[in-house]
Amino acid sequence: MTSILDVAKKAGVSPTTAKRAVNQPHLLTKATLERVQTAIEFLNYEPDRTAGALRRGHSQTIGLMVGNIIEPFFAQLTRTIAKAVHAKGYALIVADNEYDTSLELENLRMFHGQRVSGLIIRSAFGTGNLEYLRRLHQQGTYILEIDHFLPESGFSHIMLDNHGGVETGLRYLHNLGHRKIAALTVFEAHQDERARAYTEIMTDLGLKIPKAYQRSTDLTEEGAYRRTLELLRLPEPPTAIFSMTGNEAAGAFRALKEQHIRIPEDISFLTFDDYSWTSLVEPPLDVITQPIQTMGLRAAELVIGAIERRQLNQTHLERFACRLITRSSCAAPRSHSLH
Amino acid sequence: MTSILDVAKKAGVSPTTAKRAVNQPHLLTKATLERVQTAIEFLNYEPDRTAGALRRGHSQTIGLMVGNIIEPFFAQLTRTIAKAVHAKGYALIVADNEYDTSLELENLRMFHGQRVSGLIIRSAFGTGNLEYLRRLHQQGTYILEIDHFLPESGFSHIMLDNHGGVETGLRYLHNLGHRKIAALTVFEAHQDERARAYTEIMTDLGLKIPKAYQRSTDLTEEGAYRRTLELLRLPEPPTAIFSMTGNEAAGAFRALKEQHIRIPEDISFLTFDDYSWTSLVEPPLDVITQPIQTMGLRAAELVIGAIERRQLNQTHLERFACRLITRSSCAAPRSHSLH
DNA sequence: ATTTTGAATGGACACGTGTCCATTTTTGTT
DNA sequence: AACAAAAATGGACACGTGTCCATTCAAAAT
Repeated sequence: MTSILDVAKKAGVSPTTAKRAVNQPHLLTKATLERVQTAIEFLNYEPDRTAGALRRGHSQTIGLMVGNIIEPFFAQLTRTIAKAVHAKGYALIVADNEYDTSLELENLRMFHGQRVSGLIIRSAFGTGNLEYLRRLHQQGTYILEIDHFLPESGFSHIMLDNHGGVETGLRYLHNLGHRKIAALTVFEAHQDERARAYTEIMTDLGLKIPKAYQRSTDLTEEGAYRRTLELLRLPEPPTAIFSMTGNEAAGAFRALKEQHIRIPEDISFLTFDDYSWTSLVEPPLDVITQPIQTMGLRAAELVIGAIERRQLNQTHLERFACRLITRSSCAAPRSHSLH
Repeated sequence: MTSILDVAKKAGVSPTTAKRAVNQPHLLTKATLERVQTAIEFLNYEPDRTAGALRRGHSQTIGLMVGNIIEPFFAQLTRTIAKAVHAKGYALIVADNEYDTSLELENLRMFHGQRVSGLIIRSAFGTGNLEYLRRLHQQGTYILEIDHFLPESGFSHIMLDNHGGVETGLRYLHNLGHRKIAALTVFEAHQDERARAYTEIMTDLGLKIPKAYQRSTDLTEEGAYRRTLELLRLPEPPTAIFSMTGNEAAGAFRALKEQHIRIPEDISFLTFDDYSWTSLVEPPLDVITQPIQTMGLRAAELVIGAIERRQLNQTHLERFACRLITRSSCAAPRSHSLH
């Protein structure tokens, strides 16, 4: 492997000077700089980041832990972040936790081993790994939570305005006349902001949430499919279903179609995430869209900014607004005329 | 940062012995091993992979370069590969080339800088970076091409049986009575296997491909949308459209819907990739599905196997079969009855 | 011509690990 | 009990970089 020493020898300068051609070119004479650059190109020299990482104590590397990279939300986030950190000379190491704490821990260890400078994480529910994250932070890794954050973690985070989004959606459905509105989400231990907002706002609207509506999905397409079938079998099925993620929406929509439920005549359907397919199906779905790209860019910006300015303890808490896009999957419930 | 020296001191053994507790535990007495392990847990020691990488000359890291991580094909591939390499103790560094040679080169440099042990790449069209890849390989990085390979690259690759898949699809459409079959793909310079197969098999079937059918998309949803509109405006529009990727299918389907083309009555539609949405739209699409998981797992297996057995020059060329799933988007063309 | 200043270049060392070889301890054999 | 053999443990060094300090050189000021 060619190192800076080879470059220095080739250019006839000291190793220190050669390194400056890479890191602080302004310190060199134009002539010297050119000589070294020629040598670099001739030898195809590429600085060894692993050596730099060892010396500095942390690598030019950002870890990204997502829930499930197959979900377009995370895929798009990954892509945006990857591009942004590459532009700053960092590499992105990716892992997903499948919303599972123990798998997450394994991957956190891996990130630790790689001495990532920063960590962008959509952590699994539960505070199981909070202690580990705290230690990571203490050892110099900047940590940014995204899409979800652990209560009292104290880390920076980038969140959607989930309460606002759910409120927009629920008021939209309520104004159409819906009273029996079910949500597909995770209710357990009030960990999910959207679930909390759903509970709160339903109450604000004077609506009761039947016990039967309060069962959770597991955030998978398959789980939402099963959960939707359960809702349909209820003696009093909902007149509207509000899916809290685009991933679950696919499962729910499949169930509705299979059961020949007409949308929106029989049931109105609303979901978070403006995935490409939602406008291709019949009827095109009403969605609440997130500014994924903006959030991803900001995440990369915050993390790299904190690293380069060595402000590891500075906390940023940011919220981003979402937007309702109405298409054709929500309408007044049939029963509404009876009121 | 706590190092193995701290562990050794804490456990009252030499650094070498402490390291063995991590790397070759079978060499230690049960008592010693336990003592060291206790110290490791107490100190939350995690080996510094950057130091190991420096020493060994390459990191415990695999690079993955995909075309566009937002496409479910690549997202699923990424996930499968990530999981498989994590299980072997490797980290996965992800980048996408957006099918662009110069962006790819930037990311290859980044991979080189990180001293990745292996590289799984869906390279951009064109041989622009072949030389760089060859150098990487020469310097000890195992290279595996996936989904597409550069002619005469000499690297290992994992490919779909593209010819078989296209043949299955075209014969299926031909048997239904279609003669004017257009393909959405990249024709330029015969770089894409599916485009080549389309050209060959159409000839085998005794069918002519009009000049107007031979224009390329840019592999994006948007590009396929525009290309489909062009096809529809033709004086003799095709009776069947065969989309060579699931990504393009979304754009094409959108165009067909917007133009109120009835599928399959007006035009039959067939596509590669069994994406989730293809069975949710009306009509559910006939698709050719790829064994993405199998291919991803095999890719990880080959790369890590070659690295660990230090057989960097061993070449594996593997092909995987695909399968036609018929749903409701293909039927006999209307004109067929006139024959 | 001499001194002063700042710019440009060079040298030495440590980061934590893996590898190789040396030394000590234990076990088995007679 | 004495020795050989094997098992267990220890020590020294290099990987390529970033950082700090030292040295040399050129230009400006006297």
